[in-house]
Amino acid sequence: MPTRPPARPRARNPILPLLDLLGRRWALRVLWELRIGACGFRNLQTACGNISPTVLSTRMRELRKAGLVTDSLPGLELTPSGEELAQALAALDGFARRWQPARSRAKAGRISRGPGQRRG
Amino acid sequence: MPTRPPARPRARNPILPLLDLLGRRWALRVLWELRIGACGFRNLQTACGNISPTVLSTRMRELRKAGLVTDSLPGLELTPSGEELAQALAALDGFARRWQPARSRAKAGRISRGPGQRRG
DNA sequence: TGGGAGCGCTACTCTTCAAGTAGCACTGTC
DNA sequence: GACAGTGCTACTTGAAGAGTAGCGCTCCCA
Repeated sequence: MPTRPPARPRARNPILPLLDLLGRRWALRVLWELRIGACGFRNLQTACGNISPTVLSTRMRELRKAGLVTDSLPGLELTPSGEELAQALAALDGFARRWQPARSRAKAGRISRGPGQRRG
Repeated sequence: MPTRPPARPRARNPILPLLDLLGRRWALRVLWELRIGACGFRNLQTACGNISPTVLSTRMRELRKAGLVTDSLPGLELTPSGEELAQALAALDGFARRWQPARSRAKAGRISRGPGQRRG
């Protein structure tokens, strides 16, 4: 008998496609910046630390298609659904404030059991 | 005068490094899978849909360094900090369940103002 | 004591994605 | 018409991820 059951079935939660979408580069950041309010393309670019327009354009297309962002007169804007997501992201912000100090004493907790430690 | 103020200062929130970390491929998914409980490397690989061991190894190294994941006897496990983050992720799950149905009627809301619509 | 199965993880190649830069089509102002 | 500003795309270069093979280790059973 191995250390654990051989597989974990579950999954197919509705969160999976969301995690896939948000797991793309800058997706989270863009939503976070848009949380404050509508913003033009170039302003958004600047707000995200001069992100490349290529990837910003791609992300926006995906987020638009997902119904999280829309075009408005002032520029790019969160949809109601997007704002709801931004609310959930606020929980991340709360965590980040407590987590930040802990990063200093972050440990890479290697335990004695580790079998395959090659010195690559 | 342009449509909006030329730049948005703010930022340098503690959430930015977190968004950067979680914005990497599979990072969110791995945390989500680990939320249920400790899991071996290969099991975790399977749970994430046969993710490549290369990237899983890289993500785990980053998450360990960030103090979110640690090695335990049963395998890979969330630290208390990691569990706290997983709690915040649960908010995402709640959103996803309401968002899923809305994806069908997602609109790419093009408005008339858009200047640079090239037909590339 | 040795063979097989299972583990975590790395090395390698190939593909895909993102960064970086230049520039177009369009609008508004003068 | 010249100019400045905007959203966005095309292109090239570099980095990240996917896919596969296999190492070093441990456990199990004979």
